[in-house]
Amino acid sequence: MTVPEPVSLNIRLPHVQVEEAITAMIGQMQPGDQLPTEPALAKRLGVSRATLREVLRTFAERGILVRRQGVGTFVTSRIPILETGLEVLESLERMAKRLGLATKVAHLETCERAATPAEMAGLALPGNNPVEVLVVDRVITVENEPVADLRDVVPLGYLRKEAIGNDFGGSVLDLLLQRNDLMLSTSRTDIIAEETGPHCAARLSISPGSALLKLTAQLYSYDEKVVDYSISYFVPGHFKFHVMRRVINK
Amino acid sequence: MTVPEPVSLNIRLPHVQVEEAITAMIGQMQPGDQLPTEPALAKRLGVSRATLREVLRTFAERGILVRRQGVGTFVTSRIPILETGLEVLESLERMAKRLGLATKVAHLETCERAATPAEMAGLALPGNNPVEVLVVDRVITVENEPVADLRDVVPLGYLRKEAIGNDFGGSVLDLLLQRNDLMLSTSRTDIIAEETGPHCAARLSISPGSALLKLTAQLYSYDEKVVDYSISYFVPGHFKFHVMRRVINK
DNA sequence: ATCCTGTTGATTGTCAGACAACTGACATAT
DNA sequence: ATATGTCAGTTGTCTGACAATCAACAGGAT
Repeated sequence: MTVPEPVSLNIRLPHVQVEEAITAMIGQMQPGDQLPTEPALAKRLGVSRATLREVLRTFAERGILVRRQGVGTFVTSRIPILETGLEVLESLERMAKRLGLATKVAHLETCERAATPAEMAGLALPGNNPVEVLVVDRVITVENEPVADLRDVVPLGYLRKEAIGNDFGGSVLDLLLQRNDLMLSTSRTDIIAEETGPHCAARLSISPGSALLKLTAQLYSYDEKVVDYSISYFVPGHFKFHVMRRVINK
Repeated sequence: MTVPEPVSLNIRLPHVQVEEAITAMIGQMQPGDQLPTEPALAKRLGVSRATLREVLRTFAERGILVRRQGVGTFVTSRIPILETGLEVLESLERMAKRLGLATKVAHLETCERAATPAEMAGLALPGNNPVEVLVVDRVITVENEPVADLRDVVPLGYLRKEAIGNDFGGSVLDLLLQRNDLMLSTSRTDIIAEETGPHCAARLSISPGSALLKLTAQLYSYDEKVVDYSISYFVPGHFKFHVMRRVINK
Protein backbone atom coordinates (compact mmCIF):
# COMPACT_ATOMS: atom_id res chain seq x y z
CA MET A 1 0.00 0.00 0.00
CA THR A 2 1.26 3.41 -0.88
CA VAL A 3 1.84 6.07 1.71
CA PRO A 4 -0.99 8.65 1.85
CA GLU A 5 1.40 11.06 0.29
CA PRO A 6 1.03 14.76 1.15
CA VAL A 7 0.88 15.30 -2.57
CA SER A 8 2.33 18.78 -2.01
CA LEU A 9 -0.31 20.18 -4.32
CA ASN A 10 2.27 22.27 -6.10
CA ILE A 11 -0.11 25.20 -6.26
CA ARG A 12 2.28 27.42 -8.13
CA LEU A 13 4.83 26.36 -10.66
CA PRO A 14 8.35 27.55 -9.88
CA HIS A 15 8.57 29.84 -12.85
CA VAL A 16 5.53 31.79 -11.69
CA GLN A 17 7.11 32.44 -8.33
CA VAL A 18 10.37 33.37 -9.99
CA GLU A 19 8.55 35.83 -12.19
CA GLU A 20 7.02 37.53 -9.18
CA ALA A 21 10.31 37.59 -7.33
CA ILE A 22 12.11 39.18 -10.24
CA THR A 23 9.37 41.76 -10.66
CA ALA A 24 9.63 42.70 -6.99
CA MET A 25 13.39 42.80 -7.16
CA ILE A 26 13.43 45.06 -10.21
CA GLY A 27 10.94 47.36 -8.52
CA GLN A 28 13.43 48.05 -5.77
CA MET A 29 16.38 48.61 -8.06
CA GLN A 30 17.61 51.68 -9.82
CA PRO A 31 17.74 51.96 -13.61
CA GLY A 32 21.04 50.68 -14.89
CA ASP A 33 21.63 48.46 -11.88
CA GLN A 34 23.07 45.05 -12.48
CA LEU A 35 21.24 41.95 -11.35
CA PRO A 36 23.04 39.22 -9.46
CA THR A 37 24.62 36.64 -11.73
CA GLU A 38 22.44 33.82 -12.94
CA PRO A 39 23.99 31.16 -10.73
CA ALA A 40 23.69 33.39 -7.67
CA LEU A 41 20.14 34.41 -8.44
CA ALA A 42 19.09 30.85 -9.17
CA LYS A 43 20.47 29.75 -5.84
CA ARG A 44 18.80 32.57 -3.98
CA LEU A 45 15.42 31.88 -5.56
CA GLY A 46 15.77 28.15 -5.13
CA VAL A 47 15.41 27.19 -8.76
CA SER A 48 17.74 25.89 -11.42
CA ARG A 49 19.56 28.18 -13.75
CA ALA A 50 17.56 26.81 -16.69
CA THR A 51 14.26 27.81 -15.16
CA LEU A 52 15.60 31.20 -14.16
CA ARG A 53 16.88 31.82 -17.65
CA GLU A 54 13.48 31.12 -19.22
CA VAL A 55 11.97 33.80 -17.03
CA LEU A 56 14.80 36.26 -17.55
CA ARG A 57 14.37 35.91 -21.26
CA THR A 58 10.74 36.96 -21.13
CA PHE A 59 11.73 40.06 -19.17
CA ALA A 60 14.35 40.85 -21.76
CA GLU A 61 11.76 40.30 -24.44
CA ARG A 62 9.56 42.93 -22.85
CA GLY A 63 12.46 45.34 -22.68
CA ILE A 64 12.57 45.42 -18.90
CA LEU A 65 15.98 43.79 -18.69
CA VAL A 66 18.99 43.93 -20.96
CA ARG A 67 21.34 40.95 -21.02
CA ARG A 68 24.82 41.17 -22.36
CA GLN A 69 26.83 38.05 -22.82
CA GLY A 70 30.03 38.17 -20.90
CA VAL A 71 28.92 41.18 -18.88
CA GLY A 72 25.68 40.73 -17.03
CA THR A 73 22.01 41.50 -16.80
CA PHE A 74 20.85 45.06 -16.22
CA VAL A 75 17.66 46.90 -15.42
CA THR A 76 16.67 49.31 -18.18
CA SER A 77 16.20 52.93 -17.37
CA ARG A 78 12.72 53.50 -18.57
CA ILE A 79 10.23 51.10 -17.08
CA PRO A 80 8.24 52.45 -14.19
CA ILE A 81 7.09 48.94 -13.50
CA LEU A 82 4.34 50.19 -11.26
CA GLU A 83 2.71 51.85 -14.21
CA THR A 84 1.85 48.94 -16.44
CA GLY A 85 1.44 49.34 -20.13
CA LEU A 86 -1.24 48.04 -22.38
CA GLU A 87 0.52 44.75 -22.84
CA VAL A 88 -0.77 43.67 -19.47
CA LEU A 89 -4.48 43.23 -19.11
CA GLU A 90 -5.52 44.73 -15.84
CA SER A 91 -8.85 46.10 -14.79
CA LEU A 92 -9.26 49.83 -14.54
CA GLU A 93 -10.19 49.37 -10.91
CA ARG A 94 -7.02 47.55 -9.96
CA MET A 95 -4.93 50.03 -11.86
CA ALA A 96 -6.59 52.96 -10.11
CA LYS A 97 -6.26 51.27 -6.75
CA ARG A 98 -2.57 50.77 -7.32
CA LEU A 99 -2.24 54.45 -8.07
CA GLY A 100 -4.13 55.37 -4.92
CA LEU A 101 -7.27 56.56 -6.65
CA ALA A 102 -10.84 55.73 -5.67
CA THR A 103 -13.20 54.51 -8.36
CA LYS A 104 -16.98 54.44 -8.37
CA VAL A 105 -19.53 52.87 -10.65
CA ALA A 106 -22.30 54.97 -12.18
CA HIS A 107 -25.16 54.31 -14.59
CA LEU A 108 -24.87 50.59 -13.95
CA GLU A 109 -27.19 48.51 -16.11
CA THR A 110 -27.17 44.78 -16.64
CA CYS A 111 -29.40 42.67 -18.81
CA GLU A 112 -29.56 39.19 -20.24
CA ARG A 113 -30.63 38.96 -23.84
CA ALA A 114 -29.77 37.48 -27.22
CA ALA A 115 -26.57 38.77 -28.74
CA THR A 116 -26.72 41.13 -31.68
CA PRO A 117 -24.92 40.14 -34.90
CA ALA A 118 -22.09 42.55 -34.09
CA GLU A 119 -21.72 41.02 -30.64
CA MET A 120 -21.74 37.53 -32.13
CA ALA A 121 -18.89 38.56 -34.37
CA GLY A 122 -17.06 40.05 -31.40
CA LEU A 123 -17.43 36.78 -29.54
CA ALA A 124 -16.11 34.90 -32.58
CA LEU A 125 -19.25 32.81 -32.80
CA PRO A 126 -21.00 31.78 -36.02
CA GLY A 127 -23.79 34.22 -36.70
CA ASN A 128 -26.71 31.91 -37.51
CA ASN A 129 -28.27 31.27 -34.11
CA PRO A 130 -27.65 33.95 -31.48
CA VAL A 131 -26.57 32.91 -28.00
CA GLU A 132 -27.80 34.42 -24.79
CA VAL A 133 -25.41 36.91 -23.26
CA LEU A 134 -25.02 39.07 -20.20
CA VAL A 135 -24.47 42.72 -21.06
CA VAL A 136 -23.02 45.02 -18.41
CA ASP A 137 -22.99 48.76 -19.03
CA ARG A 138 -21.51 51.30 -16.64
CA VAL A 139 -19.52 54.47 -16.30
CA ILE A 140 -16.42 54.52 -14.13
CA THR A 141 -15.65 57.67 -12.18
CA VAL A 142 -12.39 58.56 -10.51
CA GLU A 143 -12.55 61.28 -7.88
CA ASN A 144 -16.12 61.86 -9.04
CA GLU A 145 -15.08 62.58 -12.60
CA PRO A 146 -16.31 60.21 -15.29
CA VAL A 147 -13.35 58.72 -17.09
CA ALA A 148 -14.61 55.68 -18.95
CA ASP A 149 -17.76 54.21 -20.43
CA LEU A 150 -17.62 50.43 -20.51
CA ARG A 151 -19.69 47.61 -21.95
CA ASP A 152 -18.94 43.95 -21.46
CA VAL A 153 -20.68 41.16 -23.35
CA VAL A 154 -20.31 37.70 -21.83
CA PRO A 155 -22.07 34.49 -22.83
CA LEU A 156 -24.32 33.28 -20.02
CA GLY A 157 -22.26 30.13 -19.70
CA TYR A 158 -19.45 32.15 -18.18
CA LEU A 159 -21.33 34.75 -16.14
CA ARG A 160 -24.92 35.39 -15.09
CA LYS A 161 -26.75 38.46 -13.91
CA GLU A 162 -26.73 37.22 -10.31
CA ALA A 163 -22.94 37.57 -10.23
CA ILE A 164 -23.26 41.34 -10.50
CA GLY A 165 -24.12 42.02 -6.87
CA ASN A 166 -24.39 45.20 -4.88
CA ASP A 167 -20.69 45.07 -4.16
CA PHE A 168 -19.84 45.14 -7.85
CA GLY A 169 -16.70 47.18 -8.16
CA GLY A 170 -17.04 47.83 -11.85
CA SER A 171 -14.75 45.17 -13.26
CA VAL A 172 -16.15 42.22 -15.13
CA LEU A 173 -12.60 41.11 -15.77
CA ASP A 174 -11.92 40.77 -12.05
CA LEU A 175 -15.07 38.67 -11.70
CA LEU A 176 -13.91 36.35 -14.44
CA LEU A 177 -10.44 36.13 -12.94
CA GLN A 178 -11.86 35.00 -9.61
CA ARG A 179 -13.38 31.95 -11.24
CA ASN A 180 -10.51 29.54 -11.34
CA ASP A 181 -12.31 27.16 -13.62
CA LEU A 182 -11.71 29.63 -16.42
CA MET A 183 -8.14 29.68 -17.63
CA LEU A 184 -7.72 33.06 -19.21
CA SER A 185 -4.76 33.64 -21.46
CA THR A 186 -4.69 36.83 -23.49
CA SER A 187 -6.80 39.64 -24.78
CA ARG A 188 -6.75 41.05 -28.27
CA THR A 189 -7.41 44.76 -28.04
CA ASP A 190 -8.12 46.98 -31.02
CA ILE A 191 -7.42 50.67 -30.67
CA ILE A 192 -9.12 53.45 -32.56
CA ALA A 193 -10.02 57.10 -32.07
CA GLU A 194 -13.66 58.02 -32.27
CA GLU A 195 -15.72 61.15 -31.91
CA THR A 196 -18.06 61.27 -28.96
CA GLY A 197 -21.63 60.43 -29.86
CA PRO A 198 -24.62 62.00 -28.10
CA HIS A 199 -25.29 58.98 -25.91
CA CYS A 200 -21.73 58.69 -24.69
CA ALA A 201 -21.43 62.45 -24.27
CA ALA A 202 -24.33 62.53 -21.86
CA ARG A 203 -23.05 59.61 -19.79
CA LEU A 204 -19.54 61.02 -19.58
CA SER A 205 -20.65 64.67 -19.28
CA ILE A 206 -18.43 65.88 -22.08
CA SER A 207 -19.29 67.73 -25.23
CA PRO A 208 -20.28 65.68 -28.28
CA GLY A 209 -17.70 65.56 -31.02
CA SER A 210 -14.62 65.52 -28.79
CA ALA A 211 -12.12 62.75 -29.36
CA LEU A 212 -12.38 59.53 -27.38
CA LEU A 213 -10.09 56.54 -27.24
CA LYS A 214 -12.06 53.42 -28.07
CA LEU A 215 -10.74 49.99 -27.13
CA THR A 216 -12.55 46.86 -28.26
CA ALA A 217 -11.20 43.74 -26.66
CA GLN A 218 -11.69 40.01 -26.94
CA LEU A 219 -10.65 38.02 -23.91
CA TYR A 220 -9.53 34.50 -24.76
CA SER A 221 -9.37 31.43 -22.57
CA TYR A 222 -6.72 28.78 -23.02
CA ASP A 223 -9.06 26.71 -25.14
CA GLU A 224 -9.25 29.64 -27.54
CA LYS A 225 -12.82 30.65 -26.88
CA VAL A 226 -13.83 34.28 -26.45
CA VAL A 227 -15.02 34.67 -22.88
CA ASP A 228 -15.67 38.39 -22.93
CA TYR A 229 -16.19 40.95 -25.66
CA SER A 230 -15.82 44.49 -24.39
CA ILE A 231 -16.10 47.99 -25.78
CA SER A 232 -14.55 50.81 -23.80
CA TYR A 233 -14.47 54.57 -24.29
CA PHE A 234 -11.84 56.56 -22.42
CA VAL A 235 -11.87 60.29 -21.80
CA PRO A 236 -8.47 61.72 -22.73
CA GLY A 237 -6.24 63.03 -20.01
CA HIS A 238 -7.17 60.70 -17.20
CA PHE A 239 -5.41 57.52 -18.07
CA LYS A 240 -2.26 57.22 -20.08
CA PHE A 241 -1.94 54.15 -22.22
CA HIS A 242 1.35 53.05 -23.60
CA VAL A 243 2.89 50.03 -25.30
CA MET A 244 6.44 48.76 -25.29
CA ARG A 245 7.20 47.73 -28.83
CA ARG A 246 10.14 45.57 -29.69
CA VAL A 247 12.19 46.25 -32.77
CA ILE A 248 11.82 43.56 -35.37
CA ASN A 249 15.21 41.91 -35.77
CA LYS A 250 15.42 42.38 -39.50
CA MET B 1 48.49 20.61 -28.64
CA THR B 2 44.99 21.60 -29.54
CA VAL B 3 43.47 21.24 -32.98
CA PRO B 4 43.54 24.46 -35.05
CA GLU B 5 39.82 24.81 -34.63
CA PRO B 6 37.78 26.34 -37.53
CA VAL B 7 36.42 28.96 -35.15
CA SER B 8 33.10 28.86 -37.03
CA LEU B 9 32.43 32.58 -36.48
CA ASN B 10 28.98 31.95 -35.06
CA ILE B 11 27.40 34.87 -36.88
CA ARG B 12 23.96 34.28 -35.46
CA LEU B 13 23.20 32.92 -32.05
CA PRO B 14 21.22 29.69 -32.15
CA HIS B 15 18.20 31.14 -30.45
CA VAL B 16 17.78 33.75 -33.19
CA GLN B 17 17.72 31.07 -35.85
CA VAL B 18 15.34 29.01 -33.79
CA GLU B 19 13.04 31.98 -33.45
CA GLU B 20 12.93 32.43 -37.20
CA ALA B 21 12.40 28.75 -37.79
CA ILE B 22 9.50 28.60 -35.35
CA THR B 23 7.93 31.69 -36.89
CA ALA B 24 8.12 30.13 -40.33
CA MET B 25 6.78 26.85 -39.05
CA ILE B 26 3.81 28.45 -37.33
CA GLY B 27 3.04 30.41 -40.47
CA GLN B 28 2.46 27.18 -42.35
CA MET B 29 0.34 25.57 -39.67
CA GLN B 30 -3.35 25.74 -38.99
CA PRO B 31 -4.77 27.22 -35.81
CA GLY B 32 -5.09 24.55 -33.15
CA ASP B 33 -2.38 22.40 -34.70
CA GLN B 34 0.06 20.72 -32.37
CA LEU B 35 3.76 21.36 -32.68
CA PRO B 36 6.21 18.48 -32.64
CA THR B 37 7.31 17.51 -29.17
CA GLU B 38 10.17 19.46 -27.67
CA PRO B 39 12.75 16.69 -28.02
CA ALA B 40 11.77 16.11 -31.64
CA LEU B 41 11.75 19.80 -32.49
CA ALA B 42 15.06 20.40 -30.76
CA LYS B 43 16.62 17.61 -32.74
CA ARG B 44 15.18 18.86 -36.00
CA LEU B 45 16.41 22.39 -35.41
CA GLY B 46 19.77 21.22 -34.17
CA VAL B 47 19.65 22.85 -30.76
CA SER B 48 19.28 21.63 -27.24
CA ARG B 49 15.92 21.37 -25.59
CA ALA B 50 16.86 24.12 -23.14
CA THR B 51 17.49 26.62 -25.89
CA LEU B 52 14.34 25.62 -27.70
CA ARG B 53 12.31 26.01 -24.54
CA GLU B 54 13.52 29.56 -23.96
CA VAL B 55 12.28 30.51 -27.40
CA LEU B 56 9.02 28.63 -27.06
CA ARG B 57 8.34 30.47 -23.85
CA THR B 58 8.59 33.84 -25.51
CA PHE B 59 6.11 32.73 -28.14
CA ALA B 60 3.77 31.58 -25.43
CA GLU B 61 4.28 34.89 -23.68
CA ARG B 62 3.11 36.69 -26.79
CA GLY B 63 0.08 34.46 -27.01
CA ILE B 64 1.12 32.84 -30.26
CA LEU B 65 1.56 29.40 -28.75
CA VAL B 66 -0.20 27.66 -25.90
CA ARG B 67 1.69 25.06 -23.92
CA ARG B 68 -0.04 22.54 -21.74
CA GLN B 69 1.99 20.39 -19.46
CA GLY B 70 1.48 16.75 -20.15
CA VAL B 71 -0.29 17.45 -23.43
CA GLY B 72 1.69 19.49 -25.89
CA THR B 73 2.27 22.84 -27.56
CA PHE B 74 -0.38 24.27 -29.85
CA VAL B 75 -0.78 27.13 -32.27
CA THR B 76 -3.47 29.53 -31.14
CA SER B 77 -6.37 30.20 -33.37
CA ARG B 78 -6.23 33.93 -33.54
CA ILE B 79 -2.82 35.18 -34.62
CA PRO B 80 -2.54 36.00 -38.26
CA ILE B 81 1.19 36.24 -37.82
CA LEU B 82 1.48 38.27 -40.98
CA GLU B 83 -0.58 41.04 -39.49
CA THR B 84 1.58 42.34 -36.71
CA GLY B 85 0.21 44.19 -33.76
CA LEU B 86 1.48 47.24 -32.03
CA GLU B 87 3.89 45.23 -29.93
CA VAL B 88 6.18 45.00 -32.91
CA LEU B 89 7.72 48.20 -34.13
CA GLU B 90 7.52 48.26 -37.87
CA SER B 91 7.50 51.17 -40.22
CA LEU B 92 4.25 52.11 -41.88
CA GLU B 93 5.93 51.60 -45.21
CA ARG B 94 6.97 48.03 -44.53
CA MET B 95 3.58 47.23 -43.11
CA ALA B 96 1.84 48.65 -46.17
CA LYS B 97 4.21 46.84 -48.48
CA ARG B 98 3.48 43.56 -46.77
CA LEU B 99 -0.20 44.18 -47.29
CA GLY B 100 0.36 44.93 -50.96
CA LEU B 101 -0.35 48.66 -50.72
CA ALA B 102 1.69 51.42 -52.30
CA THR B 103 2.75 54.35 -50.13
CA LYS B 104 3.87 57.79 -51.15
CA VAL B 105 5.42 60.67 -49.29
CA ALA B 106 3.84 64.13 -49.45
CA HIS B 107 4.59 67.50 -47.87
CA LEU B 108 8.11 66.36 -47.04
CA GLU B 109 10.07 68.91 -45.03
CA THR B 110 13.37 68.42 -43.27
CA CYS B 111 15.33 70.87 -41.20
CA GLU B 112 18.20 70.92 -38.74
CA ARG B 113 17.74 73.15 -35.74
CA ALA B 114 17.94 73.30 -31.97
CA ALA B 115 15.42 71.12 -30.16
CA THR B 116 12.49 72.72 -28.41
CA PRO B 117 12.01 72.04 -24.69
CA ALA B 118 9.22 69.59 -25.45
CA GLU B 119 11.46 67.75 -27.88
CA MET B 120 14.27 67.70 -25.35
CA ALA B 121 11.90 66.05 -22.90
CA GLY B 122 10.82 63.58 -25.57
CA LEU B 123 14.45 62.68 -26.18
CA ALA B 124 14.97 62.21 -22.43
CA LEU B 125 17.73 64.82 -22.38
CA PRO B 126 18.29 67.39 -19.64
CA GLY B 127 16.66 70.63 -20.66
CA ASN B 128 19.39 73.17 -19.97
CA ASN B 129 21.34 73.28 -23.22
CA PRO B 130 19.43 72.23 -26.32
CA VAL B 131 21.01 69.82 -28.76
CA GLU B 132 20.84 70.08 -32.52
CA VAL B 133 18.29 67.78 -34.08
CA LEU B 134 17.04 66.71 -37.46
CA VAL B 135 13.30 67.16 -37.82
CA VAL B 136 11.50 65.28 -40.57
CA ASP B 137 7.88 66.13 -41.34
CA ARG B 138 5.80 64.38 -43.96
CA VAL B 139 2.41 62.97 -44.81
CA ILE B 140 2.06 59.37 -45.89
CA THR B 141 -0.51 58.51 -48.51
CA VAL B 142 -1.80 55.08 -49.40
CA GLU B 143 -3.53 54.76 -52.74
CA ASN B 144 -3.37 58.57 -52.94
CA GLU B 145 -5.31 59.01 -49.72
CA PRO B 146 -3.51 60.69 -46.84
CA VAL B 147 -3.47 58.35 -43.86
CA ALA B 148 -0.82 59.64 -41.49
CA ASP B 149 1.01 62.81 -40.53
CA LEU B 150 4.42 62.04 -39.11
CA ARG B 151 7.20 63.96 -37.40
CA ASP B 152 10.51 62.45 -36.35
CA VAL B 153 13.03 64.23 -34.15
CA VAL B 154 16.52 62.72 -34.20
CA PRO B 155 19.71 64.15 -32.66
CA LEU B 156 22.22 64.99 -35.40
CA GLY B 157 24.60 62.43 -33.99
CA TYR B 158 22.36 59.67 -35.27
CA LEU B 159 21.08 61.11 -38.54
CA ARG B 160 21.79 64.14 -40.72
CA LYS B 161 19.81 65.93 -43.36
CA GLU B 162 21.91 64.40 -46.12
CA ALA B 163 20.56 60.96 -45.26
CA ILE B 164 17.10 62.02 -46.44
CA GLY B 165 17.72 61.63 -50.14
CA ASN B 166 15.42 61.72 -53.13
CA ASP B 167 14.70 58.05 -52.67
CA PHE B 168 13.39 58.60 -49.17
CA GLY B 169 10.53 56.18 -48.73
CA GLY B 170 9.02 57.94 -45.76
CA SER B 171 10.41 55.87 -42.93
CA VAL B 172 13.02 57.31 -40.61
CA LEU B 173 12.88 54.08 -38.66
CA ASP B 174 14.00 52.08 -41.67
CA LEU B 175 16.92 54.47 -42.13
CA LEU B 176 17.98 53.97 -38.53
CA LEU B 177 17.60 50.21 -38.83
CA GLN B 178 19.96 50.13 -41.81
CA ARG B 179 22.74 51.55 -39.71
CA ASN B 180 24.12 48.54 -37.95
CA ASP B 181 26.21 50.57 -35.58
CA LEU B 182 23.00 51.46 -33.79
CA MET B 183 21.62 48.64 -31.70
CA LEU B 184 17.94 49.42 -31.37
CA SER B 185 15.96 47.60 -28.73
CA THR B 186 12.47 48.83 -28.02
CA SER B 187 10.12 51.72 -28.45
CA ARG B 188 7.85 53.17 -25.82
CA THR B 189 4.69 54.34 -27.52
CA ASP B 190 2.02 56.46 -25.83
CA ILE B 191 -1.46 56.35 -27.25
CA ILE B 192 -4.05 59.06 -27.02
CA ALA B 193 -7.01 60.36 -28.99
CA GLU B 194 -6.89 63.94 -30.15
CA GLU B 195 -9.10 66.26 -32.15
CA THR B 196 -7.72 67.37 -35.48
CA GLY B 197 -6.17 70.83 -35.37
CA PRO B 198 -6.30 73.22 -38.33
CA HIS B 199 -2.72 72.51 -39.44
CA CYS B 200 -3.13 68.76 -39.41
CA ALA B 201 -6.56 69.00 -41.03
CA ALA B 202 -5.15 70.81 -44.02
CA ARG B 203 -2.28 68.38 -44.48
CA LEU B 204 -4.51 65.32 -44.18
CA SER B 205 -7.46 66.89 -46.04
CA ILE B 206 -9.97 66.07 -43.35
CA SER B 207 -12.30 68.31 -41.44
CA PRO B 208 -10.96 69.96 -38.27
CA GLY B 209 -12.33 68.54 -35.05
CA SER B 210 -12.55 64.93 -36.15
CA ALA B 211 -10.87 62.33 -33.98
CA LEU B 212 -7.29 61.30 -34.70
CA LEU B 213 -5.16 58.62 -33.13
CA LYS B 214 -1.95 60.17 -31.84
CA LEU B 215 1.08 58.02 -31.10
CA THR B 216 4.16 59.52 -29.49
CA ALA B 217 7.09 57.15 -29.44
CA GLN B 218 10.57 57.05 -28.01
CA LEU B 219 12.93 54.67 -29.73
CA TYR B 220 15.62 53.30 -27.44
CA SER B 221 19.00 51.83 -28.24
CA TYR B 222 20.54 49.09 -26.16
CA ASP B 223 22.53 51.62 -24.20
CA GLU B 224 19.26 53.20 -23.13
CA LYS B 225 19.50 56.39 -25.09
CA VAL B 226 16.59 57.83 -27.04
CA VAL B 227 17.53 57.71 -30.71
CA ASP B 228 14.28 58.97 -32.15
CA TYR B 229 11.32 60.88 -30.76
CA SER B 230 8.32 60.71 -33.04
CA ILE B 231 4.80 62.09 -33.11
CA SER B 232 2.31 60.46 -35.44
CA TYR B 233 -1.30 61.21 -36.29
CA PHE B 234 -3.36 58.50 -37.92
CA VAL B 235 -6.61 58.97 -39.78
CA PRO B 236 -9.14 56.43 -38.52
CA GLY B 237 -10.24 53.65 -40.79
CA HIS B 238 -7.06 53.09 -42.75
CA PHE B 239 -4.85 51.22 -40.37
CA LYS B 240 -6.04 49.01 -37.58
CA PHE B 241 -3.87 48.93 -34.50
CA HIS B 242 -4.18 46.21 -31.98
CA VAL B 243 -2.31 44.85 -28.97
CA MET B 244 -2.15 41.37 -27.55
CA ARG B 245 -2.42 41.76 -23.80
CA ARG B 246 -1.54 38.98 -21.45
CA VAL B 247 -3.61 38.31 -18.40
CA ILE B 248 -1.79 39.09 -15.22
CA ASN B 249 -1.44 35.79 -13.36
CA LYS B 250 -2.90 37.06 -10.09
C1' DA C 1 54.02 58.33 -23.70
C1' DT C 2 51.00 55.71 -27.04
C1' DC C 3 49.32 51.93 -29.29
C1' DC C 4 48.83 47.13 -29.91
C1' DT C 5 48.36 42.36 -28.17
C1' DG C 6 47.67 38.62 -25.41
C1' DT C 7 45.96 36.90 -20.90
C1' DT C 8 42.70 36.35 -17.34
C1' DG C 9 38.53 36.26 -14.70
C1' DA C 10 33.68 36.92 -14.82
C1' DT C 11 29.24 36.26 -17.05
C1' DT C 12 25.90 34.83 -20.25
C1' DG C 13 24.82 31.23 -24.02
C1' DT C 14 24.35 26.43 -24.96
C1' DC C 15 24.44 21.59 -24.33
C1' DA C 16 23.30 16.62 -22.73
C1' DG C 17 20.94 13.62 -19.88
C1' DA C 18 18.00 12.67 -16.29
C1' DC C 19 13.89 12.80 -13.34
C1' DA C 20 9.33 14.96 -11.72
C1' DA C 21 4.65 16.39 -12.65
C1' DC C 22 0.82 16.41 -15.36
C1' DT C 23 -2.66 14.74 -18.88
C1' DG C 24 -5.62 11.66 -21.31
C1' DA C 25 -6.96 7.19 -22.42
C1' DC C 26 -7.74 2.67 -21.28
C1' DA C 27 -8.35 -1.25 -18.38
C1' DT C 28 -10.02 -2.94 -14.06
C1' DA C 29 -12.54 -3.41 -9.82
C1' DT C 30 -16.37 -2.12 -6.95
C1' DA D 1 -22.57 2.82 -13.87
C1' DT D 2 -18.93 4.70 -11.16
C1' DA D 3 -14.78 4.89 -9.26
C1' DT D 4 -9.83 3.51 -9.30
C1' DG D 5 -5.40 2.01 -11.02
C1' DT D 6 -2.16 1.79 -14.73
C1' DC D 7 0.42 3.42 -18.52
C1' DA D 8 2.44 6.06 -22.30
C1' DG D 9 3.31 10.63 -23.86
C1' DT D 10 4.46 15.47 -23.00
C1' DT D 11 5.94 19.52 -20.69
C1' DG D 12 8.38 21.30 -16.34
C1' DT D 13 12.59 21.25 -13.79
C1' DC D 14 17.17 20.01 -12.29
C1' DT D 15 22.30 19.16 -12.48
C1' DG D 16 26.76 19.78 -14.18
C1' DA D 17 29.49 20.92 -17.69
C1' DC D 18 31.57 23.50 -21.61
C1' DA D 19 31.59 27.42 -25.25
C1' DA D 20 31.46 32.27 -26.44
C1' DT D 21 31.85 36.84 -25.22
C1' DC D 22 33.38 40.83 -22.75
C1' DA D 23 36.03 44.17 -19.80
C1' DA D 24 40.10 45.04 -17.67
C1' DC D 25 44.83 44.67 -17.16
C1' DA D 26 49.68 43.73 -18.02
C1' DG D 27 53.46 43.74 -21.05
C1' DG D 28 55.92 44.84 -25.03
C1' DA D 29 56.81 47.35 -29.49
C1' DT D 30 56.93 51.73 -31.59
